[in-house]
Amino acid sequence: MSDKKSAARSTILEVARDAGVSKTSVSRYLSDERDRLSATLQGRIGQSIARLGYRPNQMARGLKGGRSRLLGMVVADIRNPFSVDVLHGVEQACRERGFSLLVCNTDNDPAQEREHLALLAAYRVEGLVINAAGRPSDELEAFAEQGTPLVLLDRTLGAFEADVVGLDNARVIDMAVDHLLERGYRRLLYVSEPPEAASSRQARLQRFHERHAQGGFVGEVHVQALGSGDDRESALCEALAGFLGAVPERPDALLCANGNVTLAVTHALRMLDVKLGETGLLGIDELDWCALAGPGITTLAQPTEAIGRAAVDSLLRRLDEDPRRAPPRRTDFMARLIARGSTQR
Amino acid sequence: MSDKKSAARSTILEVARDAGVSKTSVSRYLSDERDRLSATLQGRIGQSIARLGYRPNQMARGLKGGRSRLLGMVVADIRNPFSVDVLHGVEQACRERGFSLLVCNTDNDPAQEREHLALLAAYRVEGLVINAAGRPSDELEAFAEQGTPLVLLDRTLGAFEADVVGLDNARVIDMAVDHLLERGYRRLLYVSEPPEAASSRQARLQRFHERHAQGGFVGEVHVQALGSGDDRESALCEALAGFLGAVPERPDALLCANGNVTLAVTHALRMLDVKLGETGLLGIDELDWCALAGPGITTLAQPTEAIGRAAVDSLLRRLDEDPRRAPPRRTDFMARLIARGSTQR
DNA sequence: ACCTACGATGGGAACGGTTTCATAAATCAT
DNA sequence: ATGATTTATGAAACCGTTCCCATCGTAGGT
Repeated sequence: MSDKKSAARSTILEVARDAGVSKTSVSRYLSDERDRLSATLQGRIGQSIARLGYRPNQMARGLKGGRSRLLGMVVADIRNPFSVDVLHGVEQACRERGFSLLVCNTDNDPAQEREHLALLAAYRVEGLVINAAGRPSDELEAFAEQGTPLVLLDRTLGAFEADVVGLDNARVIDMAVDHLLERGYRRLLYVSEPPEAASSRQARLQRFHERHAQGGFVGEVHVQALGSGDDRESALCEALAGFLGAVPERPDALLCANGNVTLAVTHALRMLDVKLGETGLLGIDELDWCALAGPGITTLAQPTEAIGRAAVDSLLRRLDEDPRRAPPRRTDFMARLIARGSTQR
Repeated sequence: MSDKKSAARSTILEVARDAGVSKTSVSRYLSDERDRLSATLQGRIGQSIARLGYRPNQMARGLKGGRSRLLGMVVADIRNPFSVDVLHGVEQACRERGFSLLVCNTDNDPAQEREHLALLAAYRVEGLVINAAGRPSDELEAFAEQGTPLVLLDRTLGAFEADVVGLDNARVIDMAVDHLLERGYRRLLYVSEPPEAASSRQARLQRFHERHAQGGFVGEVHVQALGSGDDRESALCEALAGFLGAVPERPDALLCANGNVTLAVTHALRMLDVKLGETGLLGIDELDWCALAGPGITTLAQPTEAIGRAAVDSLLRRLDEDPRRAPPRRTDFMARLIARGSTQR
């Protein structure tokens, strides 16, 4: 069992010759029509395949029927743990359903996004999971027009019609606000990155405004771009200090719109020497260090893996749907509250 | 510019017809022989391509010349920030060099690893970056025999011959030990996950033993599987408590073999109510929360992106090397010490 | 003027599979 | 036994490219 030289990969034709059958039969053996072959042939073919170490060439396969068995995923920021967790779910679901995943990271750069979409088009992916910044590009519209199923992750995209999987942002904000009020905090500062690019940020921010309008607490909002940079860091510090210093007698709390914000805010609070708990802190997105910082940071954990799986489900469902023009679906998940010391006065 | 129906993707033949040229010319236009065409043709073809929204089918391309323009990456644990950072480097390098990346996560499961390797073989990846658990599978050997360039990330694989990119583990341990001694700690506990699967763990552990044998400090080692589970957590707590309680008058320090360990140990120390700094703590791998826990955790940061890029470089270099039997290369990087409060007495 | 050489272009065979259709053999009904 | 139907298998067309080779026109050399 190894007269194979260190040569190139063998082809279906070589297997056919080796087994003394036609390549059609080998092809049948590999597809789901295997049982239509006689036992004799099945045996011979199986042996030849094993002996030659044959692996069907997926490229060639994809060519004939357009079935590339490939799904694409575009991620805005792969170093964001939330994205990675979702990716993990997507990947698992793909594997279970017999698909492979082409992952592209855009680093929040529209140019890279276009480039990657072109690439995914070139590989004829059968579906696309998108978590990207910016407006819908024409690359994306080409996909849609051409009938490739798309699903948007965590963010809608302008008026772009597609399935969306994400969080029920309004309810999540409600949970956060309710928890903080319950714990006795009366002045809330909502801290978010600029919402223009991501619809979920918009939705959360909007809901916070709504709740604020309903009364029950004093609310403020601080919107700021994060990322590395001392100026940004100190800008955040100043903003927080301003808020916390303003009305000293009331119990204050901070509400962080996502994991990135939680990290930056925690950093800033540390520099300001603020005692967590006394000043409340609640973050959306659970991170593995949240239990470690000070008395622990209260978070709202997203069901990341479930979100990823749901995205793939949605994609594949649409793949064998006859009516391509089925209306867009929304799949919304709830978050889970993990109460820790940072909201314990 | 949009009489394209929501129809299937157009082909090179349609472009050729539309432009009134042969498909050969269109193909030339798309490859690097574009300048061999007359200006007239170039214009016509360019227009047709734009009008039809044509994208070359990478599957078909890959078929003809065996150039799939695809690289594969097998990651042992995609939720490990270290892996993600390296992945990020790999991805960037790929993009710059005109390759795409097929990412596979094995969750440290040899079965998944085999499965994913089979898949990567099916897509005829031109090179493979591997950071996986376990012994070399025959899937992997098939790749090697068949001449596909391989590069091992952070871990060698038995006697398996391939290029390796990783850390200079001995020097890193030296840096860690030296730093701790310099800061006045005299009893060191080295905490690691079981090293059998990963050679870098072995190398680090071994170097710690060597340093210990050279004297200068009292050393102990605690090896334990981590991951979720209350029993594991409490096992770690007990081990740490045992070490710290043993010789109360000497200044103790803990040395964590990687980021996972650092996380678990920090958790445990928190439950034990240990004051960081008084008890030293140094972790290999920089994580974004390390500045936040207590007085900050001192770490040795790996140049993750550089490691990723180096892996791709190594791969592509071997791709156009004539002598396939060039000897395996090792590329070792150094870590950077980030001193924080956890090693300040 | 004629042969050569070269530049621009097109025709058609690969590439490695799947799929349709034809054929030979075997089974069945009558 | 005979025609009809089914079953097992193979031949050939096709998928969308690339690439080798042929063709044609024209400029260059003598």
